Amino acid sequence: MENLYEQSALRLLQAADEIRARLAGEFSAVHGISVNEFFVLLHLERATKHRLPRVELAKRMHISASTITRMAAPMEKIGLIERHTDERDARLAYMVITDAGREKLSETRATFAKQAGYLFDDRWDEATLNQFSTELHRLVSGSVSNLT
Amino acid sequence: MENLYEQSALRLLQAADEIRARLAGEFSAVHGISVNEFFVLLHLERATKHRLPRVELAKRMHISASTITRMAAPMEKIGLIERHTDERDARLAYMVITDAGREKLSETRATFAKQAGYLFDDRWDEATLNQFSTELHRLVSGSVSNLT
DNA sequence: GCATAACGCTTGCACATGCAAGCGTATTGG
DNA sequence: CCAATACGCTTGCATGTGCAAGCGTTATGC
Repeated sequence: MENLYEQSALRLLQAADEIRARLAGEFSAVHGISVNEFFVLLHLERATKHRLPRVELAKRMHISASTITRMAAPMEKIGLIERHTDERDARLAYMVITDAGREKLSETRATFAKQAGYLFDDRWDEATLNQFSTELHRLVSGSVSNLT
Repeated sequence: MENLYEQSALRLLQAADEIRARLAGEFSAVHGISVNEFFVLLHLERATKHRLPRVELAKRMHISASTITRMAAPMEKIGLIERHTDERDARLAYMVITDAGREKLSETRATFAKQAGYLFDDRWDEATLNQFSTELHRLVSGSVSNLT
């Protein structure tokens, strides 16, 4: 590999694919939601007032607005989120996480944490992991999507 | 964030989403291929004899065999890969990268390297980046999918 | 040897997703 | 004010993807 940036980016993508594939399987089997639905809940819980306009959530998740529209329907149906309108601007349709959504998120995060443990083999020492996490943070800190 | 594994995995996924989204846009606009097609070419070029059975490639890319079948058709049509049969085992259908595929891969890797540079802001010092890359390697080294 | 199982690939179906167009609402410029 | 533009959301269409079933080939166990 000639270029160290290239090598690192490649490894980053592969590591992410790996954990995403594992998460998809277990989320679907254990919690009945997709990885993207998990991220919706996570973004909403951490947003100001626990709500976001659809377009803003789309930007943060790097997906299209139409996908957000279509993900929202079933999540509302099973009560994980609600749709709220803005008093000042009738164009805005906020997505708001419900108590049931928080409960689901909490359960799912336990699975997430477990899989993260597997990924890191539960054997990274804290200093190394801290350093690694800090470097990852440097990669995402400039992004609107940063959750951490 | 309570759990450092959890935090790191989250940042990893977000960083990967970010670069994947950028790559998708530029690959499509400049080279006319998808990120997954790029990975197909990369896996094939680095495989023994520059070829892989469909099932093996599917495993390495964390996607299903049916997706590989469907990706192969248009890539054969435009001459990036060829289909070879195995003399001993008629079940196997190798995907083989062609010279045109290598050419396309080479052009696309230049774009990849450029985007990787943006991701790392072209400002990471070599020691830090080396360390970071080594830690990423630790995450993927046990995987069949490792390309680096 | 032959029946059974395992394997590799493809296909039908359902679902997820992006793009572009369309609709209604808010903002801007004169 | 009002026309033109921008914005947020939804929908039709095309495409990408996984799962399960099916087909042909190879391996296994008796």
